[in-house]
Amino acid sequence: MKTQSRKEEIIKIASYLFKERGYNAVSMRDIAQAMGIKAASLYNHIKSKQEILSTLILEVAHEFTNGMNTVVEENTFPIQKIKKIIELHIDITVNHSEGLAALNNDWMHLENEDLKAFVKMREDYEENFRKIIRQGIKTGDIKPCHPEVILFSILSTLRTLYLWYQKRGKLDINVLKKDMVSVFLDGIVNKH
Amino acid sequence: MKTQSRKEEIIKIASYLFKERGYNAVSMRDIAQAMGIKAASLYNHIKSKQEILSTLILEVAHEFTNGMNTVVEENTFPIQKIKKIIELHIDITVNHSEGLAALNNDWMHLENEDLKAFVKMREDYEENFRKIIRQGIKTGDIKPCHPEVILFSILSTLRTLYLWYQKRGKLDINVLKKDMVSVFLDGIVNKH
DNA sequence: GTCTATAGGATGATAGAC
DNA sequence: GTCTATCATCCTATAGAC
Repeated sequence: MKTQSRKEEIIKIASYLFKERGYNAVSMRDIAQAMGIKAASLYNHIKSKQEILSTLILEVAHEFTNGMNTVVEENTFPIQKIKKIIELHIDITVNHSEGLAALNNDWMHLENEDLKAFVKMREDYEENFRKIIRQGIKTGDIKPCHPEVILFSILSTLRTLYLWYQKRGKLDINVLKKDMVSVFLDGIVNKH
Repeated sequence: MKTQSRKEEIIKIASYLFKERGYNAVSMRDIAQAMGIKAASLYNHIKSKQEILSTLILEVAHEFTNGMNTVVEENTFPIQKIKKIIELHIDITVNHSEGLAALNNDWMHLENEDLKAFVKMREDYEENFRKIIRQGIKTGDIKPCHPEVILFSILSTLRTLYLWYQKRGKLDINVLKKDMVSVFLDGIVNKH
């Protein structure tokens, strides 16, 4: 974090504004003003507004892809893999929170190859997750619900974690991991 | 559905476009073109683009508020109330799916009184939900996790339900309700 | 690396004819 | 109710001076 290039600074400030208002509602003038310079000056460091968006999103998307690949390759049981995926999301939320809003809400404003690459990565990610759940149902470790209900219950929660992690920033990461794993694995009903 | 005013038609088409691209990426010209007329003609039926957004969002927001008030007033146990909330979200997702994308992603583009009204409704909704969870933990019906983890796990999933309900539209509503309640109350682990 | 000036186009909205 | 014409403003991006 010591030497932060001007480009990285632009992307960081842009990510904050994108999170608050969305990609299309933030102008190059807004980004420039937040940095104390004029819009035209931004173009000395970046090629286009698009470049900011794609850098931001694809960086985080690769984190997810790499993390999922590690989980898939592990020689563990499905339930253990799901625990690892929950922890992966929590770690990325804590360490790369800037890009998560754009990744969730503004990915459709990516263009051409970047859009295609992102959609592919997201589909592969979901498919890997789905296979783990199906495997767990097959072995009897996971209860025989509709796999899509399980997939989207967990994924929806993990994807929007960034929204409330900042609000309740005090929450200890390890408590969060423990409680979230507990809620999804065993539910919220108290077993006396 | 028989007599659909021109205004309702505009809002319906706009809601579809907003869902695909977001409020700011959809122009009045886009909406007009989708209806086969010119942008200027839209203003014979609506006051502004803002009016489309606020009509769309506040209508659904009131559905949630009314539904939650009904649940709160019922004389039932916390677990039963949570079941009812899950069913409320599923019913609104099925019956008012048009406005849910805007409500989730474009509410911040509401202005002045409409923005204030929406934020108030959302805060009240979450606070009612939070109270039910706290009550359940107090009575021992719900396990002593951090209440915020439970609140957001359930709410995140319910709020993004509209995204995949359309994708896997074949899914029977009653199966969906049953499986979703089952996942949240008892978790995904199979109890042999 | 930042500035001013500006090109070139899109945007929300209005006026007034039909 | 719809149209054409248009306004005033905003947008991304570039050229060229300093």
